Amino acid sequence: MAATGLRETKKEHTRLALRDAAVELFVANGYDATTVSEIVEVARVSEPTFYRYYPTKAAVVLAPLDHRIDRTLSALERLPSDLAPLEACLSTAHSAEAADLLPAPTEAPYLRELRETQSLRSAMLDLFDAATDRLSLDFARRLRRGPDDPEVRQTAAVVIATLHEVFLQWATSTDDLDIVSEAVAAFERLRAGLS
Amino acid sequence: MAATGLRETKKEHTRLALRDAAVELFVANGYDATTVSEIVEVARVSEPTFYRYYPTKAAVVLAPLDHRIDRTLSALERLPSDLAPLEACLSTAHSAEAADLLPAPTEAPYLRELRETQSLRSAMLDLFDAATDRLSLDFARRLRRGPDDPEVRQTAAVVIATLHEVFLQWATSTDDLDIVSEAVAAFERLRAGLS
DNA sequence: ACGAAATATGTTAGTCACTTACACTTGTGG
DNA sequence: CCACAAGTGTAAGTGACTAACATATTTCGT
Repeated sequence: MAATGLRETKKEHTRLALRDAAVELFVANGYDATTVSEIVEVARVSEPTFYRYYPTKAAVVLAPLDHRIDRTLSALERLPSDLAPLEACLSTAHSAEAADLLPAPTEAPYLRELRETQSLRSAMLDLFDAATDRLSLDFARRLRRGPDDPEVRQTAAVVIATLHEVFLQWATSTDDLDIVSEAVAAFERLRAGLS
Repeated sequence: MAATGLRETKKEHTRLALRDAAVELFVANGYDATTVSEIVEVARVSEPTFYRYYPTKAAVVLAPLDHRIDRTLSALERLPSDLAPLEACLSTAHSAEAADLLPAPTEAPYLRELRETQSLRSAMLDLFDAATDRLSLDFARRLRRGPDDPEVRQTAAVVIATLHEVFLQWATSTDDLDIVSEAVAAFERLRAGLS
């Protein structure tokens, strides 16, 4: 399955080296103060090589968040298609801890910094926007409609907006609140028609 | 009220000249092919002056959309605070035509181009995100809660996500569908708990 | 009207994200 | 072990955006 040639191994190593260097510099010095030039210096590659692995400076810094979103959507997509969209979301939320979808305490500073960095906001929005497209495909299956159906798209967009807010809420709060119960509560508000 | 000195007049003229030059070049040649250097040449100002008026190249191109969002939120904010959030949204949607909140047919090519320009997407998302913050203030009033209350934030985010999707749907469709009834239908789906 | 203070503009020169072209090295597969 | 594919570095460039500072223009009190 996984091509494990020497070439692939090296590439994966470089990809991780770049990501780790970027995140480390980001957490230490902030996003704006971190230049791509510095990142590639730490990771010991040239600048063009950086862009062969990540399309933008924002992408590499957001890679961990992107990965988490990816795993969450994957989990949801694995659920049987006779679950309605919101039921599938609730189910995923409930099993989030067991499925290791929650941010580790280690990541808190990183995520906190993400949330506070103004110049990363649009790139973060892009991530969630991409998630909307992907979620539309899953919901289309559950609702037996096309992926461009207005109701399908709206449902996906609304779910992602909700998750986004839950994330922001969590990343802001000092007293660490339970992200799972927040998400569940939010999904149930959706189901109830938002009071 | 409105300071109408010579200075203000000239500034407004420059602001419009920049916006018009930018939009014209954008519609004619596309966003990526339009440089700030070209815009300022058409508008007859220097490049630093451009950035004294608009923070980014994306901002000037999105100015018309930004203005429309602004007018829409203003209309909603004028509604009495005893209307619940979704009722206020529905009311605004119903009176949208009379209040001149709808895109003119003239703008269709511009909005079509906006939707199709990948490199503008994140800037557009920023616009809608800012609208979420502003809408939260209004909904906080209607729900008699703080503007950071999770339910308030979620409701605002979900409404904006819905409007965003309605806009995308409209800007994509060839057969010009009625944007008002689409919005109304979408809001009513929200109220019904999204099936 | 007049002159100083406030404010807007242009020029120059810079930083930094991101790209292209091309020569060079390093895995891969026969 | 060799021919080819694929990855990397160097060098140079584009374009968005900014800082510094000198110059012009509007404002406003007198």
